[in-house]
Amino acid sequence: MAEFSLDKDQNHEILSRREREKLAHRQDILDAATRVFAKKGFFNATLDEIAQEAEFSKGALYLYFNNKEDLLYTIMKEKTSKIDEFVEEILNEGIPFKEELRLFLQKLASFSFSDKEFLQIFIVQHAAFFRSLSPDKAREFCSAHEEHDQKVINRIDGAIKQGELRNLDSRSIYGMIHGASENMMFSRWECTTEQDLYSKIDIFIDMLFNGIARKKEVGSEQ
Amino acid sequence: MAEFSLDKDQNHEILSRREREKLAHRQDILDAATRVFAKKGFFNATLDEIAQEAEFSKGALYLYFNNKEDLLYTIMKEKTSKIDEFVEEILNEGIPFKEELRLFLQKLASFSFSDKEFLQIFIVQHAAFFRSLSPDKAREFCSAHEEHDQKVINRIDGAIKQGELRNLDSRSIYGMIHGASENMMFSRWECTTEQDLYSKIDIFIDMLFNGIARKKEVGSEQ
Amino acid sequence: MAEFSLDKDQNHEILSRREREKLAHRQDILDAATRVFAKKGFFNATLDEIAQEAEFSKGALYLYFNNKEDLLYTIMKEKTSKIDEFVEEILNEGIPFKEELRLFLQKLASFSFSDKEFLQIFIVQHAAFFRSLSPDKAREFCSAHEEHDQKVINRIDGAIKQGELRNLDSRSIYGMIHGASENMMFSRWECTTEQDLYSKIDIFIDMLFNGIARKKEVGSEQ
Amino acid sequence: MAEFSLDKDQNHEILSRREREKLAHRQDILDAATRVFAKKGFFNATLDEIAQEAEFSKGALYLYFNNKEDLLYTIMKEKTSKIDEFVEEILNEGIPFKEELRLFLQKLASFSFSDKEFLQIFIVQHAAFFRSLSPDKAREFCSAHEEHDQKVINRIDGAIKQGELRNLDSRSIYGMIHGASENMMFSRWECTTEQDLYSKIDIFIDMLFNGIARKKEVGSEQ
DNA sequence: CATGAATGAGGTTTCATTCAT
DNA sequence: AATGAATGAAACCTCATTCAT
Repeated sequence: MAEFSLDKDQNHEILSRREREKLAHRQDILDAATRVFAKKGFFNATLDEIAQEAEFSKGALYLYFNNKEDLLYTIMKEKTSKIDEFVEEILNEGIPFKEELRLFLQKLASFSFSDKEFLQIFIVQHAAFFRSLSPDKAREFCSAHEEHDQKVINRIDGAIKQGELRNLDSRSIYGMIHGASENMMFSRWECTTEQDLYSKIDIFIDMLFNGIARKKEVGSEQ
Repeated sequence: MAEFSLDKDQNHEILSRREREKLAHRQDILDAATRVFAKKGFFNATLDEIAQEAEFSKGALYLYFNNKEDLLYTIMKEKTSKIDEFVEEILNEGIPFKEELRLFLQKLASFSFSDKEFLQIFIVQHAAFFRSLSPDKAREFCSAHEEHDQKVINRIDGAIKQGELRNLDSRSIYGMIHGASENMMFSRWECTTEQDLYSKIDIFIDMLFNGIARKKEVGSEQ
Repeated sequence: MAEFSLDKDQNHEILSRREREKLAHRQDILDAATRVFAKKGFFNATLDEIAQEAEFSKGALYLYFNNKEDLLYTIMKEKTSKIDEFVEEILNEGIPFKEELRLFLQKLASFSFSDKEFLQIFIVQHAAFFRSLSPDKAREFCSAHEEHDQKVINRIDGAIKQGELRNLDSRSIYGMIHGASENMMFSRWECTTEQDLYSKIDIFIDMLFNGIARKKEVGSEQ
Repeated sequence: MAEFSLDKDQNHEILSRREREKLAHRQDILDAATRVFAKKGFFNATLDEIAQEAEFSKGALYLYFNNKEDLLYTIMKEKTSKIDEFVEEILNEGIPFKEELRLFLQKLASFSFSDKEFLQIFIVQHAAFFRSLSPDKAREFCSAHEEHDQKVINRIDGAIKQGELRNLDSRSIYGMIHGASENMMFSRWECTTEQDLYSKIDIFIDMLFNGIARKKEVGSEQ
């Protein structure tokens, strides 16, 4: 995030006005496409509507992007790298896994309120996205993602070794966290405010770490 | 299930050959559509391909279904009711919630191997499905589903009252189970055999009930 | 009309039950087609609907008629010959032209109330009819009609010679009568009962014969 | 008429070349559609043929019109308003009704020679037109037409009060004129030149005003 | 850089007609 | 004689993409 702002400032110094404008237009189109894809879905969205939303002509879209598919591809990459970015940040903080997860989910929650289309695009349009991708690009995209997944799985293995987590299959743990948190984030578990969602995150982490079963005599932490 | 078989047998006795054939053809088309939707997705699938896959003419599809959307709708309803059916069965068995869940997941796992397109259609095509639905049908479909969700949530509440589960928000528990198990089933957590998946289910339930955190001194159940 | 009834009776004596039934079925289909064509128009009418209206299967239509076009052709011929029939009758009565015309219009009026689809089919579907006809059949149909028109024009010439009508171009007189009476019959000049229409016919004939201009003292023609 | 020419000139000054071209293309398509509809009828006409006749692609038709129906609707409105326009003009001239009618019919005759498809479309395609119209648009169209009809009927009433016409039901007079003149114009009463048709119009008006009956000495019968 | 008119391939849908039963 | 499931040609319409301006 910080770096991104830096980039923007740097733009101002390094790039000409022309180039800065071009970048801004590109982003305008991307934002418009994001809104339309989120609202209508990739296949139902038309370039006409995106162009209108972006307040550009249809032809202009092709000055910045190769085709409709490229628009979604770029958006997905942008959203994905946003996540990768702050996962990277969090992993560098050297705090317990549980707190890392909490931070991550809080960040995601924050995004889901600030960038309303974020999860809608990121989760729901995945299927359309992969279907519209050429095999090459799909492989490229997946491998980047898998690399990132692997980092998280390694972190889980680390937490197991450090005695923070039980000695379970780390991929299964990852799958559980991934699926459950996706569900929580996407449906927001009926939260309307960011604050509400934060407390749900605490409940989620409690359930995840301590289980949902009633303990008979000896209490659990928290 | 039992009744369904009965139906089929009764078909043979009650219905004329013409009528039986018509039913069979209808099912052939439905199966073909399921395969094509699973492979290409709803929007990329063409009626040409479905017709070819079903070994019927394109026009024949319209003897059995109103339109493309109707095909997906019918498939989704069929898949949904399959799930509802065995949830109903399981809820009637009067066993602990944990065992109910295990049974449910095993059944789902079994389906995901016998009916290869089941989850692909059920999970991935949801978005396309709802986008392609008229508002009326969408509401109808959702309300049926919500009713079913509510039953499960009530069951969770029951398990809490009986001291089987911790006193947590039942909707959150439901969301967690839902998201995590969807992830497990869909990616199959890298299992290639049904047996493998069964042991993953056990791990899943262990994680879910006992948590993923390392307990310091006092052991956990199971 | 009378002859037609005779035909029917003769059918009973000459034809076998099979043959009589076949004729009846044929007429049922024709009547159904007439109703549907009148309601929807030739192009919007579907054989499905006609079959349903006739309470036969779609395939059965092809046992009695070659194709959709043939249905309309047969209907048109039937309606046309009905008119030709009573024109013939009237021409044989040896009464003044004005009374012949009155009789003819009364007969038409009577038909338009008893056979509700008569004029709808006869007038409105003309265009569709001729468009759907092969050139050969169109010529055949027209020539039959022209022959009949000629008879009427000859009658007008006769009335001129006998001093009943002014010495005007008989084809123009025919056109005037034809157009005006078609308009009267079809829109019925806002009549709802047959009796109403009869008095409009008297007005029509008055206008036609005496003109619409106010006569000052002695009539001038322009 | 005069205004229309003015409009065209103004177009040249006010509108950009792009806009002028677009209007011209729109008219080209409209003209092509008119020719095809006149030749084949609405239902038998295909967009393929219209596009070919207009020397545009099929898709281009949809840049200017919503659908096939819209094409016919626009054409009908254009033709109708042409008639309404000069009826309005004539009504403002303050001349006897008989001369108004003559002027009107002459104008119509002139159109039927200059705009060859005018009457073909206007009269013959009426049925198809109304069948292809949504109820809303049909009502809208009819009410506009009825308003115009009413004006003419009021004019007839005026002519009766001024003693120009006999005291007859004005609607019946209107129906008579309407039907008879439609017949004359459409079949042209076998005229091949405009001049011929003009003399037929004189005959028509003579017949209409003075009747077709031979006057013996004074007064009419009935 | 920006436009938007034009394209045309390809989609869904309809329906007259056929034919095995 | 009667059925109605099946066909397939052809219709209308959409929209991603191109290109002259």
